[in-house]
Amino acid sequence: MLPLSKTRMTRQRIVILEELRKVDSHPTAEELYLMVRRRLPKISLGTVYRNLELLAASNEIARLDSAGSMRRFDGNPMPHRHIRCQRCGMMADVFGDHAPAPDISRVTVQGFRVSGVRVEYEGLCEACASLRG
Amino acid sequence: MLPLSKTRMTRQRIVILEELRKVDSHPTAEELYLMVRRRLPKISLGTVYRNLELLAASNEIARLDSAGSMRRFDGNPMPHRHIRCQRCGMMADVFGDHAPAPDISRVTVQGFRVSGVRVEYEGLCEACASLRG
DNA sequence: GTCCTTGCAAAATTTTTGCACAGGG
DNA sequence: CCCTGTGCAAAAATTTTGCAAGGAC
Repeated sequence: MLPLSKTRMTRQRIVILEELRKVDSHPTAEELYLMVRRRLPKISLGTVYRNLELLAASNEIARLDSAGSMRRFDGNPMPHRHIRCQRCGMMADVFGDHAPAPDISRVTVQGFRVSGVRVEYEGLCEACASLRG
Repeated sequence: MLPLSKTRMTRQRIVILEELRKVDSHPTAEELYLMVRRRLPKISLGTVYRNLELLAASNEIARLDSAGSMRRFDGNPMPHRHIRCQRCGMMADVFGDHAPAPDISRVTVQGFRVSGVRVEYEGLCEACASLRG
C-alpha cells in the first residue's frame, strides 16, 4: 500500500488490508473485525471502521452497497431507474432513459441463479456540484 | 391499494402510502414519519417502518438501496461487477462478464451532473435457492 | 368477535466519536 | 518529538420488537 500523505502504516491497518484481500466474501465491518482479531486480539471495532473508511477513501479497497446506510423508499412501484448523488446520497428518478440494460441472458455466475440486473446512475446533484466549484 | 389477504386498510397505512406517492424525493423512514405526522400526529415511527415493509412486500412501493443495511467491503479496488443474493444479501464477484454497461453519454438528468453508472446483478445463491425448493 | 394493527417504550443493530495514551516517521 | 492512530467506552443513528389496547372487516 502506498502511504498517503499524513497516513501511517500501522500494524492494524496492514492486517485489516491483508485480511480483506485474502477473501472474496465482501465482509461487513463486524465480520472483518472477527477475522482481524485472530491476529490482533486487542484491536477494537472502532479501529476497523476507521481504517475501512480511510482505505476506501484512498481506493485501496472498495465500499459496496450504494452509499448511505439509510433505506429509502419510492412511492412509484413501476420499474424505473434512479440516480444517486455521490456526495450527499440524495436520489432522484431518471425519466426518458432508453439506454438498454445489460443482457443477462448469457451471464452466468458460479453458485448463483441470475435473475436480474440493477442499473443505477451516479453523479452530483446541483447543490453538491456547486459546493465543489 | 388492493388489500392483500389478511391485511387491513388502516388510516395509518393509507396516509403513509398517500404521502409517499405525493413526492418524488425517495424519503427515508424518518423523513416520511415527519411528513405523515402532519396528518396523524400520534403515529409512531415503528408503525411507519412496519407499513413500509408491508407495502414494499406487496409491491405497492419500492425499496431503494440494494438490500441489506450493512455496509460491505471488497479488498479488490479494480472495477468489477457484483451479484447480490436477493434473499440473504450475500455478495459475490462476477468474473468474465462482457455485457457492456449502458451508455451514459446521452443520459441527461434534470439537476444532475451524470458521471457514471453502476451495474449489479441479482439472483439467488445456492443456499437460498435450495431453501426455496 | 376475531385477529391484524397501533402506540409506546425498550431493545437490538450498526456506526461514529471523545479522550487519554501509544507509537510511526 | 509531533501528530496520527489506537483501545475503550459511551453515544448516536437506524431498525426491530413485545405488549396491551384499538379498530377493520
